[in-house]
Amino acid sequence: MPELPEVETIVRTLSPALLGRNILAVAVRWPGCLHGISARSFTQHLRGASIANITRRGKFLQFALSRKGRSRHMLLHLRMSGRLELRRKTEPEATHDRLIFKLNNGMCLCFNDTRKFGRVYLVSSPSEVTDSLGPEPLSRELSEKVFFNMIRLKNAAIKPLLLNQTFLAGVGNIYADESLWRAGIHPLRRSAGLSRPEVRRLLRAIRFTLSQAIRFHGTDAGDGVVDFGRYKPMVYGQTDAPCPRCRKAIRRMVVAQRGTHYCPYCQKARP
DNA sequence: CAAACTCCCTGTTAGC
DNA sequence: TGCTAACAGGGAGTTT
Repeated sequence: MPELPEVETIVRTLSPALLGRNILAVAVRWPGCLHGISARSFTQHLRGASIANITRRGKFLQFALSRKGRSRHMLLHLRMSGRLELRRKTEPEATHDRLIFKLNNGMCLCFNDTRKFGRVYLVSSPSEVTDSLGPEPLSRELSEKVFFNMIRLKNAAIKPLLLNQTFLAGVGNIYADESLWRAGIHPLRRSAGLSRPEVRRLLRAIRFTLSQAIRFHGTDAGDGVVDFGRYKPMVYGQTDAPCPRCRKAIRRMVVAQRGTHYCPYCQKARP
């Protein structure tokens, strides 16, 4: 499940291969992935466009496209099982290919998405899609002070708050658990009840975890659905394994309908 | 305002 | 062995 580090990895991997490339044609295999645009219109707008830039905002991939002097932006959200693959034009289509972009270098960019949760947007400005997102966790603008004020303004359980993309962009289930463990904060702690030092630790933990994961090219879920890098989670998916810090058994519980992993010793429910 | 549901999907897995 | 039901999960939308 691609979160910020995985999407960042995709951007960095694809950029050298795609920048400046021309899109010769687009095949829409499953129109349901297109948000607010018909397959016909989508195809027409993209044919002949060149890829000017590839960036990330939260968990969104942003393709800046240029065609006839006009710029448009294609945004992709991979959700659970979405992936982008570069294949030779001669290779056969894969089972769950939803979109296929034929490029002018003998390659195809394929949007493959087993569970059909992924969405693709075509807009004049990326902000039309990303406007509601919270700040980037790794950005300079998100100072400790700003983060503290954001957190104290809410009174919600801290883990669901971290997962809320309008609060903070890019953190998903894996890195929320990892960051809370690193900061020594229980997933159910109330945000308004966190002390200044705790919030400081939390922001540092989030940044450390995301940076580390980017360095390792993300986490491989191991389910064969989306394979990424070799970041090894400390607690996520480690139920019953010893906590790397104190050796007590990692526990799993459900918080906001999400599997949540934590150390009962390092992350106390009450401060 | 916060939290709990529901839905969208399909591959995997537990249970019979 | 072969079937079915439960489950996972990001996010939007709805209800409590």
